[in-house]
Amino acid sequence: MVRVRFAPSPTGPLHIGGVRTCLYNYLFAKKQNGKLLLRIEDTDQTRFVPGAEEYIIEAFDWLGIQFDEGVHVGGPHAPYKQSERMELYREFADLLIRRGWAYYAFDTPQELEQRRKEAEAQKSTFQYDTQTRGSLCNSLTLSPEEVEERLKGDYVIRFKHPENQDITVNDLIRGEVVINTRILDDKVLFKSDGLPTYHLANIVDDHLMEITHVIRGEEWLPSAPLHVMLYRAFEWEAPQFAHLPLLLKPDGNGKLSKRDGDRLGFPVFPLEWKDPVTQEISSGYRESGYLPEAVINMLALLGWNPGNDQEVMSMEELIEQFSLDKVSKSGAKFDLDKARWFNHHYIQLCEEEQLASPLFLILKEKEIEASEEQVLKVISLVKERVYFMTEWWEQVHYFFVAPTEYNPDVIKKRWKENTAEHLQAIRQLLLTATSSEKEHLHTLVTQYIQDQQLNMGQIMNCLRLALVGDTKGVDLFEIVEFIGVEETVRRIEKAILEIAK
RNA sequence: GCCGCAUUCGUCUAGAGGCCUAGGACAUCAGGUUUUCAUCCUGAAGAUCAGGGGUUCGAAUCCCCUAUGCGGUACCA
Repeated sequence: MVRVRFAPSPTGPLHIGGVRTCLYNYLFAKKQNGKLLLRIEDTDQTRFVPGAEEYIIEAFDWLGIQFDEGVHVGGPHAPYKQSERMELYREFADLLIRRGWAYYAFDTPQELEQRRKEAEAQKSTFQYDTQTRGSLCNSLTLSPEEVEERLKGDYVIRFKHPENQDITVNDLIRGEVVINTRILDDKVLFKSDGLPTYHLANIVDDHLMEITHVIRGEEWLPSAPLHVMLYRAFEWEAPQFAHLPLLLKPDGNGKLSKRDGDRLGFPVFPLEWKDPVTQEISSGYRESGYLPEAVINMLALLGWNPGNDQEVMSMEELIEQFSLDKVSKSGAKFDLDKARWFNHHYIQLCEEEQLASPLFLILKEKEIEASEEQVLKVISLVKERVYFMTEWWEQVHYFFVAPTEYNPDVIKKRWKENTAEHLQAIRQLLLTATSSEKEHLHTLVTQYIQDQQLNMGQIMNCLRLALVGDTKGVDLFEIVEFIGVEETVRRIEKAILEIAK
């Protein structure tokens, strides 16, 4: 049985790269009929941010990624939050000490910092490792009595790498990665504050929770050898590893960061986030008008493809097609245009009813009365020109309110001496209309244009300017039919008056 | 600095030694549809496969070197 996990730290809003990592875990699990768990890794109390955990849960809920076990849904391996599992980790650290795979270290952070500075001054680097630990202050160099005494104060527990040993990490995406223990440092497993570090807690929990595949970001690849050693030290079977390529910023290289989003005008987070300390707001995909299906599809294809030309895929299709060996090895630049295209595409796939609620909300806000039938009609008319769910009002406003200003460029270009005269005539003509059907009205107006031997575009554009305020929008007679002859006449009168000024 | 990973059109990518005069999508440009703006349709342009050496009858695909980019190098995750 495949069991995978997504294990974020609640240090702020979930980055879109993290969302993709979780998506791949989800697709992999579903494809294999396995389970996906959500575990919160909050072993660093100094970085805890209130609301972050709730944010993560809400984000995946919006995106349609369900967990089989986790902080919010429970499960046989509860608790799923590391801060609630604290007493557990100490015994595993002790086990490693007993087995000679770890040792106590008493060097203070200041002392270590000093060593680093000295090394830097000599253009070299300091690392707590197989070569230096013999000259440092730890249970390997101190007498048992001294160790006993020092254990009463602050200390950490460090992993004891074997000397000069090649460690092979078998990565499902990258193949074999070999690293020698000589260049690895003796990582702290247990901090002086009595809490485990990521490395210890992560391995212990993955084992206890019976994780079979660890699918995580590439930034973890350098510490994968340590994790492999940890499994060996515990004499546990290690899970399979797969390190995903990074999500890069659209311009230049480098990891996509929050700043890039702000700078280039696209969200880096699934949901809007307000920093509890600075009150600073970061935009989210949901609030920016993206459909969750579009975000999922776009994200899935950033670093993975089904091996054919298919690009539009539902969650079900993604699950069906997903496999880790189709994941690419190099980082993918985020492409705003492609994201926009996906969103437009998914909006077209929606029924009018599914798109209506944001428009209802806006109309209510503006205190405009409109029936459901009217709203659905308008949506069906403008749908194909909408790219984001935030654009409804700018696409439909002229169905509900008369223009208050008229595009000066259009006036300059189209509004001639006799335009007012002709519009007056058309106004009169419309008043004689026997039906408010668009075909009938259309015939009336085109008939007039022909009779007067006028230029079609000339009159139509001015009429549009009067009704919409610009040369934009759907079929003119759809608009006339919707707002009615009475309102059309009113807008013509208003336009003639205003533009004459 | 050291260690690791990567490198095919502007971008995401297809490609598993001959199917590659390198395919698709987004973006771009040009036409078409339309009373406007969009949508939509058609087409074009766009990559000497980072560079250099090998291996081979044959290499984008295998090996080596170099360059560049990225990641890591915390009592963060």
